[in-house]
Amino acid sequence: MEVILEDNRIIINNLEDFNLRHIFECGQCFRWNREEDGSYTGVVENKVINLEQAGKTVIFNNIKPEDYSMLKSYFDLDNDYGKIKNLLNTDSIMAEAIEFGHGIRILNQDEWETMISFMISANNRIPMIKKVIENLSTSFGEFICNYKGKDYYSFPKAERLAEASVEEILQCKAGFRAPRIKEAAARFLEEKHLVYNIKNRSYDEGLSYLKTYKGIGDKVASCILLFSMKHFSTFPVDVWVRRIMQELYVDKNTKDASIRQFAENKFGNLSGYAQQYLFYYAREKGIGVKKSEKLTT
DNA sequence: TCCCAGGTCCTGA
DNA sequence: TCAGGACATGGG
Repeated sequence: MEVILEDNRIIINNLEDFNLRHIFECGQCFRWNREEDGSYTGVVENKVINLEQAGKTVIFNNIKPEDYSMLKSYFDLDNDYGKIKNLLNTDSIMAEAIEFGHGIRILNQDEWETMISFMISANNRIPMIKKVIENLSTSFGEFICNYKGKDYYSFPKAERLAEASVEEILQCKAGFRAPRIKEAAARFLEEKHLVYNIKNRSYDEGLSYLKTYKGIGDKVASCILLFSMKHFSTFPVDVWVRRIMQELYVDKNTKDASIRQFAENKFGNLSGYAQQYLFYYAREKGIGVKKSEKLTT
């Protein structure tokens, strides 16, 4: 891997196990969008970044050299995904899922943003989740810049969501999650030191703390732990993961909690990675969906 | 019109 | 403990 720091962009050559589409469309993040030229533009903290890829060369546009360490952390560049994939590749199902989503990386996202984003994900579709987050950012975030003709806003601070009215949050199409978002924001303001310390505590402690928030259950808590707190031994079970697990690994009527336990035993401290390959594979392939429903995504 | 979505909460047994 | 229904919203 060779890194070239330029004035307003960073180029990385020979970057292994990195694929823009797989990273940004595997369901872990909601603020990245594909441009017409195939590049992706997204918001990280208060920066608008654009990525383009040609083979093993990735160009990070609109970014200063001093932000390289942030990129390295966010995109998990120090992690050896080749090694992870080898360790996970123990049966034909995983082999296929890994092959399919080969360039996935688990992003290291902000805890607060991830909490709210996955609260919004409850009983919702990915395009709608993205829309609600976009609405919240436009309404309550701060203007960052105009990039390629589009205005970008930062993810709203907890202060702004705590002081917003439920009606205002409802206008962002958050639906029944609106009061939960406001409540979580108020509580986060008091306890952010606890939240930002979860990555240093045990998985079980993190899980039970997060579940004390209204609107965060087992699945959402697992996603927060995995996508923003570096807890990789968790295996979030949603409709898609349930389908593929019931189709390929466990009995049809196995409950989510048991599926999760089975998987965490099987995949150990790589459960989170395994889950992400399986989720992406199941969702893109429509695994377990009845033929009559297959057109709906 | 009905069903579903990266679920969670509440209720009643 | 556990099943069953409610919950906003929008797309198919």
